[in-house]
Amino acid sequence: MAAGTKTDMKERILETADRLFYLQGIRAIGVDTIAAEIGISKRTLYNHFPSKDALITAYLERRFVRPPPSEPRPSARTAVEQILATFDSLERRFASRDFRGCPFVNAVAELGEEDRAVKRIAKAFKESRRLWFRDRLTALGVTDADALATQLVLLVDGSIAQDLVRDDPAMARAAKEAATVLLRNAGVDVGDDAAPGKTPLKSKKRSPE
Amino acid sequence: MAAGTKTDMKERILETADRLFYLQGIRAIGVDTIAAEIGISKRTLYNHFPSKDALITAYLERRFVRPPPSEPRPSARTAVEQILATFDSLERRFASRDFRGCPFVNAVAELGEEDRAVKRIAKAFKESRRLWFRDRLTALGVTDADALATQLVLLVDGSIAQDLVRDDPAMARAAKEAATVLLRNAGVDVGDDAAPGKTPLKSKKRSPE
DNA sequence: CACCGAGTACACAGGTCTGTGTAATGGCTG
DNA sequence: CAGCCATTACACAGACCTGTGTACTCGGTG
Repeated sequence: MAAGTKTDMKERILETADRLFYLQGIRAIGVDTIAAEIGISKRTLYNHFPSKDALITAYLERRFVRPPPSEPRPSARTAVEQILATFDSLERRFASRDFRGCPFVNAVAELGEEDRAVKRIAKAFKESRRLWFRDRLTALGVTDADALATQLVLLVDGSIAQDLVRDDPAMARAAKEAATVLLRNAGVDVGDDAAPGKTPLKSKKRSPE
Repeated sequence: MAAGTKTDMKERILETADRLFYLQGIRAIGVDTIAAEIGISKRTLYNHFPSKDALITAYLERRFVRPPPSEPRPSARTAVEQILATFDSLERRFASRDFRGCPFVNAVAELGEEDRAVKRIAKAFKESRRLWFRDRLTALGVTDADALATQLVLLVDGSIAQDLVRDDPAMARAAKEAATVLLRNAGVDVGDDAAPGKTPLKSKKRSPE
């Protein structure tokens, strides 16, 4: 049996769909385009996914399982380091030309209520990220970890939305500084690395403009 | 001359395009749909706008000039009241069934780099909102008004993105509480109305789910 | 070898989209 | 009245979209 091949093909389709959907928009990419990009026939694609909707759902589910590259920084040890490292990771991703916002938020914005499944997955993802923060805040002994976790995800999503339209990785740094203030206010011992002066940065991805 | 009529027609088209584009997505709505909704012929629409792209641009420019309903609350007097009232206004808008995120962020997410004009307008809008905060912070004597203004818009956009996928107006409240902490940390005298306990709220727009 | 399953090539149905072309209508103003 | 102008009704081009049908190839396995 060519089971291995079959799995590879499905994964290849998902990989390509992921790249195209994410970078150019779900509605902007047709199944023909995806198939052509891989060099397979459209028929093959439809043998692996019953419809484009199914492909969209699989794309988002895959993004859910496989979180953004270099996100959970295994080097960061303590809970507070992990939390703050999130924003450094964001800044790195913002600086990439391939960053185009949160795929879940974008999908909901594009497809609206049209596809229930999309919103369900997006909701679940957002909640899982909130819980990630909450767990670490609880470990730090923060009293209202729930509320603070919500505030932190606001900063994350806010910086993502701002970078999406402004192309400015400094948004991640601003979010980190705000997060530091919120953490300190909750009694968390953040190092003195917070508000490290106004290192300009500003290296941008876009060419001239 | 039917100049008055012409203007009215253009405005009627824009009104309708605004509603449909915003609620259902720009790509999801065709020009036929817009014309049919108004009861005019497609030809008339194209007599007022040379292309759909021009209509999209005009839609966003109109949103820019005419900011969200009940946004600048003329009742709020002091600068700090105005700033905090922003989040109350957001909460009210979140509770409406007609709220579907930030039209500028959504447009950029939908259209990507495809349309330069869209991104330009979105950028300008985001910056204008940031400056709105900065002016008020400066009036309050905040030293680094620029940085704090950026952090506040992160909270605004974060709560908008979160509400878009979660349908939870409490996100605005969480943003307000975080903003209060940030303001206090910057030496601003916020009243004691901050963190007003955990009034549950939770009245939602969606029916069951 | 014979078979099967995955993939290919390709056409096509049926729908939608943007944008245009054309002839007719109807109201307002000179 | 005569003319103009916005608007209408409607067809259409040309592109793109999703999804299917069909006959074919080819490699591996019984």
